[in-house]
Amino acid sequence: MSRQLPKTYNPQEVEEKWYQFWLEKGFFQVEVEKEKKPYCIVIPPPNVTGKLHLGHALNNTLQDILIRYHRMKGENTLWLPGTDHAGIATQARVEEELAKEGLTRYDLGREKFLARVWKWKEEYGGTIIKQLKQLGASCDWSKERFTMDEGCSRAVKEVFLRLYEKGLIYRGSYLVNWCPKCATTLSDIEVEHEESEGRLWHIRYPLVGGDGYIQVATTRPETMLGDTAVAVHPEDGRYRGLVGKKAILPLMNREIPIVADPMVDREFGTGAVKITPAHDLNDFELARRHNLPQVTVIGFDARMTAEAGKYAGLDRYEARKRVLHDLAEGGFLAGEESHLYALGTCYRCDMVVEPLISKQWFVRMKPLAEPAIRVVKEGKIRFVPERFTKVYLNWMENIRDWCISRQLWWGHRIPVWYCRDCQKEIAAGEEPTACPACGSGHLEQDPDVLDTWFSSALWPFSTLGWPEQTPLLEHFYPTSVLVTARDIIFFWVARMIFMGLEFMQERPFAEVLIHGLILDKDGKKMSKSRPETIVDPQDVIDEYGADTLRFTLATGTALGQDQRFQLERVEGVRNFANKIWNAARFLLMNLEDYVETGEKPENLSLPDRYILSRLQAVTAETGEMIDRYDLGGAANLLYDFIWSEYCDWYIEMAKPMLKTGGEERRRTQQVLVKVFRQIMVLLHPYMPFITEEIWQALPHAGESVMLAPWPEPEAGYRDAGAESEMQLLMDVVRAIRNIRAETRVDPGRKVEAVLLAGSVQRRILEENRLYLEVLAGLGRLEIRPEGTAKPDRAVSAVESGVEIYLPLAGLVDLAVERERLQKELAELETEKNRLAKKLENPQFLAKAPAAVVEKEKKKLAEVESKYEKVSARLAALS
RNA sequence: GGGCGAAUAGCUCAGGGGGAGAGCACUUGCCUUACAAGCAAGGGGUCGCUGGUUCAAAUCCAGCUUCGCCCACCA
Repeated sequence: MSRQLPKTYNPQEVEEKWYQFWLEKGFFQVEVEKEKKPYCIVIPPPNVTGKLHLGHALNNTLQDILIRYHRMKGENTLWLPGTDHAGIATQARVEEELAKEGLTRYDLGREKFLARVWKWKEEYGGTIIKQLKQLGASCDWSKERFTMDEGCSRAVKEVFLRLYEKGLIYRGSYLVNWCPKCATTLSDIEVEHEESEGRLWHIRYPLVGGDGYIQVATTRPETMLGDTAVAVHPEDGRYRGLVGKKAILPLMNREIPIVADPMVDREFGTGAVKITPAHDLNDFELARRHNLPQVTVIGFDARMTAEAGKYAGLDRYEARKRVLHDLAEGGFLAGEESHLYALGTCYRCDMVVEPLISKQWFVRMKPLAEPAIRVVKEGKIRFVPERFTKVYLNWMENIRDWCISRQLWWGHRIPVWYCRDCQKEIAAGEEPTACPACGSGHLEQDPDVLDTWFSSALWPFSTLGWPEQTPLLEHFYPTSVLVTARDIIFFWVARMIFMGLEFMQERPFAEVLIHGLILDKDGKKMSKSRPETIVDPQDVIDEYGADTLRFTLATGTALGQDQRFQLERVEGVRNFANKIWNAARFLLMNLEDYVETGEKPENLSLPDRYILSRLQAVTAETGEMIDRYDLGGAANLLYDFIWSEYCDWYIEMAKPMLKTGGEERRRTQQVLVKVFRQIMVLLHPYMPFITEEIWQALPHAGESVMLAPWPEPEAGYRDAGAESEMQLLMDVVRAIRNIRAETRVDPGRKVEAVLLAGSVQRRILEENRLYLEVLAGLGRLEIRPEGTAKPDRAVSAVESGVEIYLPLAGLVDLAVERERLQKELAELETEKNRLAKKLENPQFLAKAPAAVVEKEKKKLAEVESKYEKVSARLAALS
């Protein structure tokens, strides 16, 4: 940064330069230092296919703020980065590419297809990492990991085998969520439910051996083809005689039993339910209790199977139309009504999910969930904000087994082989050469891969070296805090907790920081279906700089709360960056003769003592706020301090001092630099680039602001007296400026002021008259004792006990002045009465804390004094 | 069906038992040698509604209204 700075800050010229500098110096890289306190965050690994969106930008900004802060505090700080292989997303991306060449993955075969995906990953997988770097993320890139790298893959195998041996992973035929489009199973949380208006059809099932029928209701009439029973509640008097009898399934002419089960809700519909074990979870479970057969009528392609008789081959929705038509024709349709119900759709492709019976791998959740519940209940893992604890517990306590097999090729292959001769199932880390049971060499590996979240669940320890007992793992596990959006609690946070407890016998992190989502300017989710709502953070970085984006996101909202992204706010922050830039320019323009003394500046002026005192308070508060994760609060505090206090008041008061030259100039330079340099340090976690640029340009010691020690408040500079004396000055200046503005005094014109005040205030005003003159634009300033003569033809005000008179020749309209004072007097009276009434209340005096009563008394005294003065002035004018 | 969040200035949002805040927008005046992406001075709010607790409620409690989100195996 040269001494000839442009008037506006240009982030493009600055940001890349400093990021390269940090990288080259290796400042992000960390070695284990046992004697130091470890601080570690593992990044929520973005998908390799990913491009930075605003959610990532927020998530990583928050992490980087915490990381930079703790690093500056001298902790052994590691931010461990990496990416996720993202099974379905990545595979789909490459399949799209193939489709353009007229090929499918089956044309290539598994091996060639996977080679192609790896190639794609090498070529395009680094986009998001590049973008994180642009954002300023201070990750230790030398430790970057990938969920399918060698180490992570080894961890996955190890975990699978251990859980398998413990009986916590099993294979079985159950009803699973099947996405016909992605052609794979999905776990329960990968199915999204959207409530929508549907229809409920009533169907009559004729009774066997008699007349009459039993009437059932369904939202999915096509599944009736696979019905194997009708169920009623055991205590439902209406059907008591029918339990044990049979009904005839219309269209299929199959006899099905009428069974009794408490699952049935007597209040709903007719109280009789058709049971389709192969296509409905409730029915599946009921059927198991009653040993009912399963008839699969819908296949993996979402078309009707051979079991569906004449409907075989039809798409499920086409079949619904035909079935309804045929039911109506046969006189079985008893009616229909509209009905609200939740349709399950695939979280990736929005296809309506089909529940199907299929042989899949599952993780037995109950034994794993139990300690994961305990660790949170005992407070060993703390959610911030606290309310997310309940969300987590509620899910964990009602958890079902986790379907982990996916019918994809891209992912961690299930480490299980089957013997073709004796069907033995062999779980092993390496491909076995022969079947341990029959010795056959005809072995075949399970074709499926694991749910991507299976490997992410191991992330906090697999990335640190597990299953090896590495020094990294030993030092940094458990990690300090996990930062993530609230929509990922179930997918990831919960699973890391139980895996961490199971394999490390220790929680994976002490705290979970949950942040909200980024919404568009209208408060709606940014959605791919409405591209006009999407803001690309890359565009924001390119136009406004990463610092601006970071600060905007960090100050956007309170924790855990969603925030709207508005360009007006970005511009406001850009202006803030520019403000800082110009403050730096001002300093540098006035430092040609600066000498860093390294000593505490002496003979401080009131503004010096004030700003140094405030700096201590702000320093302490910033740290406290970051410690309690009020990152937005700390940022706003710095914003206000820098803009309102340092720039608007201190710099303005420093100007006359700089002009005096000599000792006062040198002292002012010391304070200007000391405070501003510290501000750059405090702001660095939020705006790493501009603070580095400016810090480097200022007189400084050390290689980089990111290595500067986080400042401790210096008690010696705390000065409550200076703060209140300064307050008086500021109040008086503002009062004079107010009169000038209201009476339309030419801003360039120097005016005369007469101040009347008590001895204490008179001393303060007298000592600082230079500031009053400069800041209020006074040509002449008289400071007199209270009660002495005052100008008659003057506009007046009372502020902090000081009477202010501006004898503005030619501008004073006494009638206007009287009116103004009367209005003020009325307001004062209201306030006086309110306070007096409060202080007359014996209950208040008896029960309110003494400090509060004192405060109110003092307030009343002030209001009364002001009232008297305004009143007297008014009398003098009449 | 259950749970959670929000409701404060025209807009977007902080705050949170004892003086209603910020940014933007608005009004007025200023290109004052750091910054017009700026400076100075203003206007603007029964803090969603109804009760309760308290000496004191925008803040705590209960209920209600509106909006949003999440969870759920009533077909």
